[in-house]
Amino acid sequence: MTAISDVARLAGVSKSTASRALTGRGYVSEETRRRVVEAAAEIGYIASPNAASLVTGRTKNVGVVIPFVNRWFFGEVLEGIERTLLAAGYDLTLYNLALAGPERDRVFDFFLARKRVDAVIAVGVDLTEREVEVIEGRGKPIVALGGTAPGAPRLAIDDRGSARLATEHLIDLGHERIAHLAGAGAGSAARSVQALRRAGFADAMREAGLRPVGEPDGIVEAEMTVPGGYVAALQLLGHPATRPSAIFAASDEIAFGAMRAAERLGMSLPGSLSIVGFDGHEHAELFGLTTIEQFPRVQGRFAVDAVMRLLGEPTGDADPITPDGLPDFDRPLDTRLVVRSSTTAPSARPLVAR
Amino acid sequence: MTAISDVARLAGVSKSTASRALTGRGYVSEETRRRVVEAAAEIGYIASPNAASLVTGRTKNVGVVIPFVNRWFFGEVLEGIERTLLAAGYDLTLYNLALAGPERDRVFDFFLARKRVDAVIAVGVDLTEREVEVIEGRGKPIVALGGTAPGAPRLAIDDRGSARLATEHLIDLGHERIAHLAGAGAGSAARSVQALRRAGFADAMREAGLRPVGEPDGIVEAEMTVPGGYVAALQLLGHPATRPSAIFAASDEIAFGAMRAAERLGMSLPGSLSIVGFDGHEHAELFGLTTIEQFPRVQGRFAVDAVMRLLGEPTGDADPITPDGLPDFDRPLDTRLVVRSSTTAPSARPLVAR
DNA sequence: CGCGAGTGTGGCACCGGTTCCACACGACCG
DNA sequence: CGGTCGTGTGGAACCGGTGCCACACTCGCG
Repeated sequence: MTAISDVARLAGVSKSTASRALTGRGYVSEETRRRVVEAAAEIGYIASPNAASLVTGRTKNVGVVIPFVNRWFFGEVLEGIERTLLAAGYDLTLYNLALAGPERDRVFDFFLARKRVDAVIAVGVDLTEREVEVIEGRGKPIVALGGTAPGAPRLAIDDRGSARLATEHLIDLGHERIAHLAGAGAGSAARSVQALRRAGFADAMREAGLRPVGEPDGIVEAEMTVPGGYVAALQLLGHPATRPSAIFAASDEIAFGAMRAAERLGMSLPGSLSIVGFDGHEHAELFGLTTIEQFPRVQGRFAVDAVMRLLGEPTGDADPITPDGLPDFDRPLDTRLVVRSSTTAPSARPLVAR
Repeated sequence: MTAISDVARLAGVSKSTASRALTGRGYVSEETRRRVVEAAAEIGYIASPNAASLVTGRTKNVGVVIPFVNRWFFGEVLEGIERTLLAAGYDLTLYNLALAGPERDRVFDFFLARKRVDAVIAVGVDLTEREVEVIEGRGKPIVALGGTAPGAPRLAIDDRGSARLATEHLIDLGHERIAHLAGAGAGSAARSVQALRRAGFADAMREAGLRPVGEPDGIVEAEMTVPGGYVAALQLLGHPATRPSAIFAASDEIAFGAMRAAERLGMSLPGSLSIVGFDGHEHAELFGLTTIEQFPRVQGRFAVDAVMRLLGEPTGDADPITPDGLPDFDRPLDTRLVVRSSTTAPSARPLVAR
């Protein structure tokens, strides 16, 4: 194992000078720097991050807390975060967080509490006050992307407004019998993504003076997966007499499952059922799904940018989002309604006379 | 920041005794251990992994190199790896590896070369000899899961045999006009997953005395995604006169895309086209897809078990795979053919007279 | 009773860097 | 011409643990 002292000896300088030459901090003559760098290259010297972290207290490592890896939105966010961190010379330590339980506590009380990460990015998870406190109490910035984190900076789309937009799209097409396939699970927090989308749906319906159709409030809960959407849609569409003419699904995956269920029930799409999703899934175009696009990969990049600024790290290329160089945590991230063939005006003859 | 010396002082012992008490190495009286542990709890002491790593040379951290996060197989593997590592008290540092290029070199020459991980798990990536050398030369074990890594231990299913099995299933049903939607990209390595599945297809066809149908060798390359399968299948099925009666797809995602393409072309499934996939995707059941199941989550666990053994870490619960306690790298991992509704006997009247 | 083995504890060097401080030297300035 | 400042360098402490070694004590055994 070659150490910096070996480099120093070979270059004929002291340890301190070698360190200065390699890190670029402090005064070193150009000539000396060159000699040190050459010596380092010659013996294949690679600095020990542990030793450096021990004294500087910085690890160049960011912890990412994420509940799923294998759902489209989360996978995209993760890839976006990873690429951006890597480009900044940071490592990414992954914590695939269960929703609750001892494993979750262990992540916060043990893994994240140690001096192994400089900051934490929490993706789509509702953190408790205690959890935020544990991290911030140790001087580590924490950025929430989606989900909630009491007291911590939060980056998010306007879930409520976007859900409203999706619902209004259906209303504008002339639909009056509209149901919502809402995301289940972890939706207890009032400000959770699921709750906000539900609220946006209700907003639009109320304003249009429409009564949601089906279950209480026209809402059926679905796990946010394709099979979850399938199961929920079977339930929602089970009785032809009470069928909605349109569905707003809380995620594209739910929407795909609902499309499948409708096919299975022999319904023609979009003739007898319009569906709008949420996410901008990579398969949405292929299946002609109208959806609210968000851009998870970009969101991941933004989250990293925010963390870098909080760490006082010069990010260079990224354009500052606000004049003071800090990201604007109040302005929601971009979303966009993309209309495709899964939504259309309701068929002329209503299924049920009114 | 509380250090172990604070704990020692509070407990009235020396640093060394405190260290022994907390790590469980060496002699400490039960009474002393109790006092130290209490003192540590009282002041909220958490050991610095950096300091420990510096002297022990072990980081309790494993690097995972993976080309995609957002494809089902890889996402599952990653979740399996993560859970198992976490249970073992290890961190997981994620390197989302491009197929080639300067970024990739940087991962190996900088990130993985430093003393920050104890071992590397390479998932579904074909490593060069140099890359393996860089890691192993620094004394870090490397385990390949799928993909290839010259000279390194490898854990994999029998891709060739499984592909053959899938193809034979179609042949047994009576199909004679069979095509293969092969995985494209990174398939250059002769032992790559894509090449092996292709070979298995060819094996079965040859043995049955059948000529593949369509493009050269009855093979059309597809990106291993749903849209990739869609595009490739459109091409393959474009001309009714030369259509196969069955398709073996190199992944379930390709198969889903192909199913979509067939629908789009107005073909009835499985009446006019049988499709068998590969992976055991979580949506396979919903879409009635016959497939070769593999168990990526379990594979991830096995890869971690293997790494733990190579690190001499007592894994405890996991049953030893071979008597000598080392995993059996020669025995392929489990796969299983699951027959669903996407495959059936060819329709009585062949589309084309022969 | 003497000796060796087993147990329990403290002192200290060390892992590999960074950084503070002292010091040397030349230039510039009043 | 003496003092100050900017630049360049080396020495040494320090980050927070681990582990080797020395030492003390107890116990069993010949």
